[in-house]
Amino acid sequence: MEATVLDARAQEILKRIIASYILTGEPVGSRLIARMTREGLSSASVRNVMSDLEEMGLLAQPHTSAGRVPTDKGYRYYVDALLSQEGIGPDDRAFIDTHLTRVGGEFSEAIEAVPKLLSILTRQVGYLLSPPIADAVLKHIEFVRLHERRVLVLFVDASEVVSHRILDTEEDYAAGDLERAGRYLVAEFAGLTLSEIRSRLVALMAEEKAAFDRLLQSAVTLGTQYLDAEAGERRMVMEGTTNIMKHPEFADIETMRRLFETFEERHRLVKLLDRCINRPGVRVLIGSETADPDLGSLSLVASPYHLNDGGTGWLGILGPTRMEYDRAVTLVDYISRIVSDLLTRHGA
Amino acid sequence: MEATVLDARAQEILKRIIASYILTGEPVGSRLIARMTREGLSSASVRNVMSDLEEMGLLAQPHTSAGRVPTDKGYRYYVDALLSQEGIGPDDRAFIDTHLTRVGGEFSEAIEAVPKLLSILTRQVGYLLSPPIADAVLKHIEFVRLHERRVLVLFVDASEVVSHRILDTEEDYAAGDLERAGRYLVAEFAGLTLSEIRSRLVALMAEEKAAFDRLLQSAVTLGTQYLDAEAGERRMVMEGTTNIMKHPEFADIETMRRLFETFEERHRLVKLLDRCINRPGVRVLIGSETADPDLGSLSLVASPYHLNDGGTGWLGILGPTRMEYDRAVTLVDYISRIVSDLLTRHGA
DNA sequence: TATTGGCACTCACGGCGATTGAGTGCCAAA
DNA sequence: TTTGGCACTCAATCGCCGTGAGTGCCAATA
Repeated sequence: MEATVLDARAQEILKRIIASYILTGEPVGSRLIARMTREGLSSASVRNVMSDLEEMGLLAQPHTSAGRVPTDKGYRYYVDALLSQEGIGPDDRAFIDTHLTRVGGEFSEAIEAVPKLLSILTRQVGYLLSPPIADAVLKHIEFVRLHERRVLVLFVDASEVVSHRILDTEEDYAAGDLERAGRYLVAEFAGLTLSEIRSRLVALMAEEKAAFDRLLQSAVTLGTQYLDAEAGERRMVMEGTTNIMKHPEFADIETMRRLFETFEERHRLVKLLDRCINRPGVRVLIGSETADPDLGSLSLVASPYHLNDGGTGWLGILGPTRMEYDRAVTLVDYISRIVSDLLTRHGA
Repeated sequence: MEATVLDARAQEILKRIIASYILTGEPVGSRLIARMTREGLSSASVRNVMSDLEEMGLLAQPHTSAGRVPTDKGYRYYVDALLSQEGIGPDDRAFIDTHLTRVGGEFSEAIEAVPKLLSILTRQVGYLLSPPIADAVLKHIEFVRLHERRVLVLFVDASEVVSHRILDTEEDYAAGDLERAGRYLVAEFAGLTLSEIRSRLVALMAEEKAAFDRLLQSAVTLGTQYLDAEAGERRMVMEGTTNIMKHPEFADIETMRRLFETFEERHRLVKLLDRCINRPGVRVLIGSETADPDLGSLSLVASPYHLNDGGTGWLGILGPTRMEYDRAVTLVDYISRIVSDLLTRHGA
């Protein structure tokens, strides 16, 4: 891809066009821009520039006699080079702070509250994806006998995220054995991530000793069975999906339906986020850049956040390509910082 | 409300009209019905009957020169008196059986699988509402110290439904105390429902003894704190909400949006179900009968199901008033039986 | 050489009127 | 009581036309 270079005037005009289109949703004509521009340029001059921008693929015309509309590439240039970077406003900041401090450092609260907050502030779809379980650090684990060959596993990670799962076991473990197995795992592995623990357990299974020590054996068997079951689990919470319906560009009911079906299959979104490189700061995927046809003309704004144990999750918003990128980026950035703060400070 | 009485011919005609309307969604004219009727009635005769039915409030005309459409009252009569009651077909039965036996007696699986199954079979919104926690019977409870003044409560009921919750406590309990408190509660109250336990605990608090026995005191405090927090909790799972969009009667995007917002506030639905009297068999609420304006022209088909411990939940479907009531009722009835079977047999 | 005023051209959109056809209500005859 | 016939209604569809926002291009201008 060749780098697109624009002179100052072209930048100014592109910025105005996109700003206006984001605001109104109407194709933008040359007259409107000509009037807005400070030193009075004529509409004809603006037209020339617009024609150039169209040739570069940054703008498009819905039909011959209409104004111009930004393309995905146009938005991309706008996001990369033209964002105002004004920083968060005091109202938004206050709103976010009060709502998030109320959550405290509780992950189970955050996972509901953050998407809701994002969706209210941006009027788009807000989401939060939990870190992969494999990165969670063991704080507490225990096994409870439900009845013969059914065992409940209770797991707490270093950030006090709690989860449980029922296992159907091969063997019938006694309550006492289960209790000891749990204690053993905590004593031995607390502070390690689940994926680390998993490889240690596999190593232990290979050792001869394990074949004879009953405690060790049951701990290893139960532990690996649990970790295998839980391996790929991640939680994805979305809020405000109905906001999408408010946007006129989705008036067509069939597109809408497919969109909502995509929302229900969360793993699509998860895949998308997994493709994002994990470095701090907000990432923006615009329309076709998502490379998911069913996400159609949606853009994704995403920022990583961190837990105590170094696990990384994602949060952000999802909305039509025509969105207020500056506001979206600012808010997602700020919220991800606050969330990381809250969740790491706690219990540290 | 006076009982509506119809002669055989009127019944026949009403049934055909509704059947046809359910099939096509188009207003039904007299000619069509005249041709379908076995002994060749003329369209004029049918018109006379239709006119009567309209006067009784069972049919309506969208406009003067259109065919007739069933009213809510018309559907009501149809559901009460005219359903075919054919019983479930072998294909559906096989499909349900394979999908539900795979679930086994696991409630946590059922709560996802049943709504999905219902939505696939009926192409409507399928839902399942868990029984009120207050009716759950204690099988196992334990407390885990996370750190100072934060306690994790793990609860398992007689049907092996597991739930957990984090409490911020007034006091800082030692790990050993918590363990003993859990054991005490299980020993003392296993087999009772949570609401029973709650009143016993309240009684205990009043006794003088409680003031001096430390074990008793912490068990009572933690127990009541947990029960208070958990009191009203119920889970409502819905699946296939996008199916609603397929129905032409919801072409208007604004109605649709409000509908989806209602889906997100699940408690509305829960309230509706709570109003249903708990006796076996399927209940049908048609359109305005739901008395919820935002549910607009939706009908609700609901059937109770039962757990081991006598707790009662609800499952069923939600769709436009124009739905195949016979099929819906048959399927919901059958599935609720199977679900009750699976969930009560297990661990009995 | 860059800018601008002018002009012809394009085309989506909204309003209007005519046409169509499915369906009704009513009445008089069977 | 049923039915054939007839006048009437009215939503929906189509084609037509005027309107206006917007463009592209060109020749004049600074």
